[in-house]
Amino acid sequence: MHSEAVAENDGVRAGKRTNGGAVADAVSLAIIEQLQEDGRRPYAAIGKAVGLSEAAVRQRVQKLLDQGAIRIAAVTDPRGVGLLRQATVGITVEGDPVPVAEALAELAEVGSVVVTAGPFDLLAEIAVTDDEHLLRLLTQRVRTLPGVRSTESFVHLGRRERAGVWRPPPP
Amino acid sequence: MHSEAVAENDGVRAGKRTNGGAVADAVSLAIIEQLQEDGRRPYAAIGKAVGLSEAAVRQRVQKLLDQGAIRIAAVTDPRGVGLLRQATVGITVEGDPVPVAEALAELAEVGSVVVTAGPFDLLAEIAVTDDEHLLRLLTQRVRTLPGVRSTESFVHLGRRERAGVWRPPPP
DNA sequence: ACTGAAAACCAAGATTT
DNA sequence: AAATCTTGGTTTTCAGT
Repeated sequence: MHSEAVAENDGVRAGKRTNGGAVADAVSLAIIEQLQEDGRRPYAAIGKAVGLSEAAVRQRVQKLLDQGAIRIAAVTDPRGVGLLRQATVGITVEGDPVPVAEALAELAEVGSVVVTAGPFDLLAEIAVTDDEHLLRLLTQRVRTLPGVRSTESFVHLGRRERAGVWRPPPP
Repeated sequence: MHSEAVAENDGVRAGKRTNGGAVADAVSLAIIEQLQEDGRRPYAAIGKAVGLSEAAVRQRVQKLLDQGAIRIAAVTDPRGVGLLRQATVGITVEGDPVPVAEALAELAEVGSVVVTAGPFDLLAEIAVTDDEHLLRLLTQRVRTLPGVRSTESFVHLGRRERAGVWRPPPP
């Protein structure tokens, strides 16, 4: 028996793809899009939107999670806890930058640290209450770390996040 | 049911203490922690972990979502779709940086753009397949935008994210 | 806290590549 | 043969009283 239930899916037409080892095909991409709007959206609702059964959606999501392609999680806004001022801090280091990065990541005000190739050895995203807090953080916590040579701050004035999901690169 | 008025932060100004309306107490913080590990964790499981009934957890989560304190969503790793190389690009602009930021945010390779005060006017997080792609992006897409004066790239060699949730600032 | 309704889960079976 | 979607039955979770 064949199903005739799936008729109207505004979103994705699955199409025949001769793609062998794609990481995420069009349907999975559509599923991720749904989960980006609401990470707790019921599988059945997602299935209806992308033209799949509930179980199929669940299987795909599980697979995406297992292979680490996506993560479903609560994201918190630091402003929600009074950390209103954000900044990126460029840091130069003497010697190995990795232990410094690890030490930075422990600080309560630090959201992420990247080791980079370029004029800065590290870029740290931080969130503080105000300028005084920023100053205190830099002088007493960051510059005192062994190996830190200099810091340069870029205070955030505004931000724009990307709209949708990451898409496979154009050939 | 009675809904409590939540202070809107339209125009948040520095110096304002958010002490009056507690944004998230210890229990909600614990709930968020749970949802950070797994955004789809059942309310009952969360309740068991934090010592609350399932319904209470549900109400709190709903409130946190309504307030915009948290967002539950799928986060995608650009590497999952073949964008293996990441970088932060510092950009200087002639004139208003905001329209440039908006144009950048439209590009498929751009994850986020921040307007900053400092030597760079903009900082863009980007993800590309390889160095050639990076070069093409910078020369053909970014530097051609009206107003862009210069770019400087910081290729990511490693990254450390913060472990837990954002916590209220220490005194 | 209780209850009907919805959603998630599981194990085969069917289908397509 | 392998992978993927569907189906039907069961358990768990959800949302409103």
